[in-house]
Amino acid sequence: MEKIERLERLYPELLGRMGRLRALVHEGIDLTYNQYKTLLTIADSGRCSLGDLGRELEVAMSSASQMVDRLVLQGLVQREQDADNRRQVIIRLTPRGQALIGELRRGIVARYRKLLKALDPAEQEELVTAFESIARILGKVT
Amino acid sequence: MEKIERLERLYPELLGRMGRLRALVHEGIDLTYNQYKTLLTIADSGRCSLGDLGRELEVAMSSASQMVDRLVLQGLVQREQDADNRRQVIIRLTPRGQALIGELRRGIVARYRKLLKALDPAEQEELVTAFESIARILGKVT
DNA sequence: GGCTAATATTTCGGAAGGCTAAAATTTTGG
DNA sequence: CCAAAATTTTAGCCTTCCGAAATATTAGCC
Repeated sequence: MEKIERLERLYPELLGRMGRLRALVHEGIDLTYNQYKTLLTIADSGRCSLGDLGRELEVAMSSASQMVDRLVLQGLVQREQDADNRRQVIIRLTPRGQALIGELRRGIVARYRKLLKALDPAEQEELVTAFESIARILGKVT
Repeated sequence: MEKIERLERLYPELLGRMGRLRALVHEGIDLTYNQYKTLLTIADSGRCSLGDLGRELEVAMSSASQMVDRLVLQGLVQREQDADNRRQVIIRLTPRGQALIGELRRGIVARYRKLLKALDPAEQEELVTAFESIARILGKVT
């Protein structure tokens, strides 16, 4: 079968498998994946506006605003007014949010490690290399 | 950086890129991706029960039932009573559903082809090979 | 045969997350 | 100074998920 047809067949299955791995690795975590990803994004930027966050997460600003609501409710994120431009809101992690994200990441790394131990080293290498290929090549397409 | 830490960094980005490619390829399609995937699953099995569908899609049966509701509403899927076991429901595509899924798949292949034309042939090959590696290796983990 | 388990589905209530459109506020440009 | 632009928030709606309760059918056992 031709390359592209193989891809079309493969893609839904692949998304499923990757989603399952993600779920395994996030198991026991008391945040949805979207909330985790939002927290990560805020952590990476240090401080950001809602507009930044929406762009980064690729959702409408109104969606980002609601997501921040949910995280504020959990005490992980805080809103502040920007003194220079009072239209803007500055979003940053609370100390508790910072502590949590560090802890979660360590746990996630540990769970990846445990899961991949089932594979022999050559396969582990192949897997990570394949991930890196895809990230690099898809970067050119999208 | 160690392999696993690279993976932990990479994974959210990768999911994002793959989701974006999926969105590009499904652009203009008048079904959500979940609805498309459900239709595909039903098409592949020919006929199935709700239990089968839930297992295949990895969602609760109640979710599968609601999804079927939405597809029935669009005239793409039909429910029948199984004469042998009247507790069961047989789900299958309507002729319209069959026609649609064929049409959509052709369109999707065409869109993959168009998008990947931006890459040189070696990269295309690398991409598809990487997808296949991941599907194969993750099959052992999950 | 008749009562009880187990099986298969549907329905209900509730939460997350997404969207658009409209409202509110502040800044900026003419 | 006033209109337009920028930034968020709010409100209303949709899809999707789940678990628990309700319903219907079948299977097993005495």
